[in-house]
Amino acid sequence: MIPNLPSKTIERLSQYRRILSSCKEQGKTHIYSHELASLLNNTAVQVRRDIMLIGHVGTLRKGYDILELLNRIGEIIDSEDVLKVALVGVGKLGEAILSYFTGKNTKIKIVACFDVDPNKTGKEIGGIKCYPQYNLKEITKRENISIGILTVPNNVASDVANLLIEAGIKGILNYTSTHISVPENIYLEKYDMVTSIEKVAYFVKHS
Amino acid sequence: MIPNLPSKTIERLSQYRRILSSCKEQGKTHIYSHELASLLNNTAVQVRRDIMLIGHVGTLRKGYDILELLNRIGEIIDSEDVLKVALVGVGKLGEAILSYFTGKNTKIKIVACFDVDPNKTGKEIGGIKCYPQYNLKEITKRENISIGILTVPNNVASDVANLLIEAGIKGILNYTSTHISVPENIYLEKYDMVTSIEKVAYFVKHS
DNA sequence: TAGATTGTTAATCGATTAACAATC
DNA sequence: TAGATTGTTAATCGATTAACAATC
Repeated sequence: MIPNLPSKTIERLSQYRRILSSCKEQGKTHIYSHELASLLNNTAVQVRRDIMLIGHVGTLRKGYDILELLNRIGEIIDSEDVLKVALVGVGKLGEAILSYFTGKNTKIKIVACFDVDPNKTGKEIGGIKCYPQYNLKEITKRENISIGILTVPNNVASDVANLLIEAGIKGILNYTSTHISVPENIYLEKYDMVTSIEKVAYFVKHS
Repeated sequence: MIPNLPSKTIERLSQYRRILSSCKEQGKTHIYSHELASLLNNTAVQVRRDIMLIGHVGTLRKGYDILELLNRIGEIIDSEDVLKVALVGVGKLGEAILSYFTGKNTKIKIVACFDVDPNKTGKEIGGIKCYPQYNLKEITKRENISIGILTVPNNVASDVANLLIEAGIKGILNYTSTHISVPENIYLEKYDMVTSIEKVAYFVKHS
């Protein structure tokens, strides 16, 4: 049974999982909430609460069983079948994502990338086949891709997003600084690097 | 006078500014809250509230004066002097940031980047001088750099963060998936790409 | 005036933290 | 037992949204 979880808890589960995996590799079998918390700059209470929300229980003496907890987190955030992802726009950021993400999650797989530059299309980039962008809709549909990552230039972001939506995509991760609008059955996540830097600058200035 | 603003408002001010700039370039002189909202996928009320918080006032007939609003936002989020930034780790992500950010904000300037690879050091990358990483502390101090962007491999993230802190940096933007901990007078912002994708995947699965 | 807009307070919603009972 | 831990509710904090007065 999968409970309805707050957005922030989902983010932390993703982080817990990676920490737990590396603990497991170091041979640890159990972990206390305060240990997990200190590896993540958050509090033991929050860790316990998140773990409570996903319905896992620990033991008073030894804390949480790492293997069990990993499995439970997997049940929650992984999909049963592999979720296919397409990345559009193989500039530097696109390439960085392609090479960085590959292999990080066995249930989420970037299966195609697209670009307009004929020097890129036809090759494999970071191990992923690069297709010409005019085939975007066709291939996305055919491959049943459900998530699109947008790393195209700002001025084409909306058009590309619309193509992805027409092709039946269910979620978009938008790295451009263009704001796109999507129908409400489509999940949209945006990240803007310039805003991040400006935010850091603001709080640096005010401290 | 600069009021104390919520973190989310700061993020939106950064976004408003870019939208407003492009409106200005198109020759618009005034904008209504609902127009600004629809360009950003948020609500007119929130726009008005944010603008209220920074102490700007609009007119009932014409909405907000774009130029005035731009100036006011600048007063709030820009620093008086140029804020210097260093980027450490010139991989693909680092390069993407260097070339993308340059010129986006006149008050925040990436003045140096660092890498361990001798093929990169000594050159300019995206217009920014690349120094050998063993000079990190010395140059950061000398140049009075106040923000560090971390795009190094995970395994050296903590060490590099500590060097930056020793060199007197005031804020860190951490793009690695390593969690670093900093003294509380240092502002830390983290972005993790894998978490973002996993989050999109979760909500796609649950819709 | 009627309609569209801004400005602002109060209510609601969501997320974190405090408090503490239960247990080994 | 004393001390350390988990699990959970209630309180608090922060952010968004609803409601509406004021104005052109």
